[in-house]
Amino acid sequence: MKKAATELTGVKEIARRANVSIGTVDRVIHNRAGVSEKTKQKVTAIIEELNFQPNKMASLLATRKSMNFAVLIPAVSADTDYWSFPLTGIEQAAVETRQFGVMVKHYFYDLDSKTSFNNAANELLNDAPDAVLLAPSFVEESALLAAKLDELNIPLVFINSDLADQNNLAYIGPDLYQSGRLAAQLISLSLQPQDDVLIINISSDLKNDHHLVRKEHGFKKFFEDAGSNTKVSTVNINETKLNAVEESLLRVLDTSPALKAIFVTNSRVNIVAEILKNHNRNNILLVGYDFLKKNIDYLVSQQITYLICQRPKEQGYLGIMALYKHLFKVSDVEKSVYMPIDIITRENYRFYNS
Amino acid sequence: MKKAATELTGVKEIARRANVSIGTVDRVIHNRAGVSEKTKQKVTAIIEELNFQPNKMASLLATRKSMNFAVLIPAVSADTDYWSFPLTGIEQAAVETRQFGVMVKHYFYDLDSKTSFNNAANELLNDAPDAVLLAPSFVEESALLAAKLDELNIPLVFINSDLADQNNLAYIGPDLYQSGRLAAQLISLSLQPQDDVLIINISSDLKNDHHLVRKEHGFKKFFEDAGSNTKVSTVNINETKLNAVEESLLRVLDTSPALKAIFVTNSRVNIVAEILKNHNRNNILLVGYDFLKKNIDYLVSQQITYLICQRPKEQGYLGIMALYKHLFKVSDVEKSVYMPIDIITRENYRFYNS
DNA sequence: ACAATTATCGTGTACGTACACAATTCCTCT
DNA sequence: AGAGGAATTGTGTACGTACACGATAATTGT
Repeated sequence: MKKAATELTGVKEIARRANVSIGTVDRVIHNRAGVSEKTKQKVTAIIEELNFQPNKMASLLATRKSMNFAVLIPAVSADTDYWSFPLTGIEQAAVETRQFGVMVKHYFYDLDSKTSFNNAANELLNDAPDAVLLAPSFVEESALLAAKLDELNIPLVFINSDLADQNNLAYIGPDLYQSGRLAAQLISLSLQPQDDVLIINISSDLKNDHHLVRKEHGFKKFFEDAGSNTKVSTVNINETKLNAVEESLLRVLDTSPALKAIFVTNSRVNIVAEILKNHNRNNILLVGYDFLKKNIDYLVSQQITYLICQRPKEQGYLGIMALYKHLFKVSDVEKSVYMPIDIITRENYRFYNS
Repeated sequence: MKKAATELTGVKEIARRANVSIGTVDRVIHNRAGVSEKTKQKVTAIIEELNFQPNKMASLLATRKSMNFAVLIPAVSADTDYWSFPLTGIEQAAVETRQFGVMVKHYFYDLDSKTSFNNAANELLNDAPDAVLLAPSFVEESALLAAKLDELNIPLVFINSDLADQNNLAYIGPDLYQSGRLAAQLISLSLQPQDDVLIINISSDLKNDHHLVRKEHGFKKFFEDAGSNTKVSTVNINETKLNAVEESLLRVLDTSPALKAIFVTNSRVNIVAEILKNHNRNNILLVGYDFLKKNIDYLVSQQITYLICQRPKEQGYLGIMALYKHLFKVSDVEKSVYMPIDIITRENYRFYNS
């Protein structure tokens, strides 16, 4: 480690070469007004020549800007700890950006209550943050919020699911259709010609759960494209309690002797796993979503074969980082960032996090 | 965006509260000599109380340290562009750390030539870098280099493969054994009881290629643990040309009517794919390694079913970052970081990079 | 008790950039 | 030509920390 050579660089050197003051150089760099065209040209030329990159640290230090980011996502519920993962990523990003003056404030809503969403959204608007990270679970309510933020010129990033036609800065999350296709491929690789397949949607409000529908669509399309004759049926269960699911499921199981594989379109796959286990149905290939404790347990016990996972932690992390990069002009931000679609099995789950 | 509130924080505030000068506070923070025990206690207490975190930017700015990092990895060969991925990650990290005064210099060696490794290593030592990132392909030569660096107190990070008993800062790379197990699981999920499986090691120097052996070991162990009766045989091919591989492979194929799946223990799986394609053997499940152009092509054409991949880009990125964090005391560095073991198929490869 | 040390502490300047304000130049118009 | 005003440019201070150096206080020795 050594001291940096007293490099001939920086605004000072540029000023020297251009025979102007550093104040003028500064004006050119931020193209603020008050510089004659001639000197502007001269300074710009030297900046180009030297390939000058402003020292971010000094710059940040001098401006000591401070930003408030607002994060509006579902609360971690007893039901599922899915949202703890994005939260972890968000907190990690918060730590890393804290020294640059970013303060992250959380607002939580209940996934079963649009009212709670609206309340949280209002509170958020009231605080007038500089940027917003949003998981738009409720389509209309979220669109309303997005419109207001757009009006206020507050940059907005979506995570976990997208909202069409919004004037948002970026979307970071999964491609749901494709993850359905992947599930279908994985299942098809274990299928014999005579086997049947079942899709299970478990949601108390399926109409609004565009998530599940998109995955189901991708799943079916795969078999279609493959020209397969496999019988793929769907069952919708609009209650999330074990008993309710059990009742519906058993009815299907009893009438489907050739059932070989089940695709559960969300993280509630552990409910299905438990039911299959209780009824000793170990010969069914079970595929579902998300790296949750309960799911991993069934992965280990081989009740679940594949979990599909879309890096929830990274979604939160990248969401905050996108806002940071945008507001601090670190770099441009991509409009859509689709997460890799990870396949988790009993043999690789241990290395998944880090 | 607003100015930071004139927060009561920073060395100045600490100094005020402790009734000392900021010079003294500075001495306590870096526990340099010249502070009485009493005031040291007092200042430390206040630092704790305020949960003071020094402003990294200001600190870096004031010290304006400059570091030279050396990277010693295989050159990207015509044979395989695998090493272009770690390189990309390294370059990305270089960009991000450049503003903190990190200069990354590359040294490349030829995977077929120990001499080239030694030459590059000598050149590197001659440049006396502040830190080294090394892909230790040649075990003994690398150990020698590691020892010298240790003596010079230059921190060293391994990527891609580990070297036992070295006094290195960290290892960042795959768990090879486990990736072999995963390949076995994937294959087993498509296997009928009567099917046979083949492992192919393609390497001109298998004795030294501990990589492949570890993967093979994991693969076999999986079937063993599962109590499977599947016949798993191995063929070693010590030439990497298509013709040579073809000859060996065809001999096996002819005598193995029940062969259902092949596991190629490295990225040369595309050679096998080509041969299978040329001989119209489309009913064989083929599993191999690495996200290379050639491999992806065969993944798309369904000659290859699964590719296992260990985030080579991240390995490079994290390697540089580990050195950066260590030398700039950003945070502690984990001794071993095992990459997630990713499964790539025709249905998710498009989202793998980003 | 006083000087000579040594231990402890405070001050000033620097890092590279941002920005407010002061200073200078350049026009315009009478 | 000179005043007035706008356009352009220069200067000084600040950001929070590091560190060299000078200043002060405590200790020792005579």
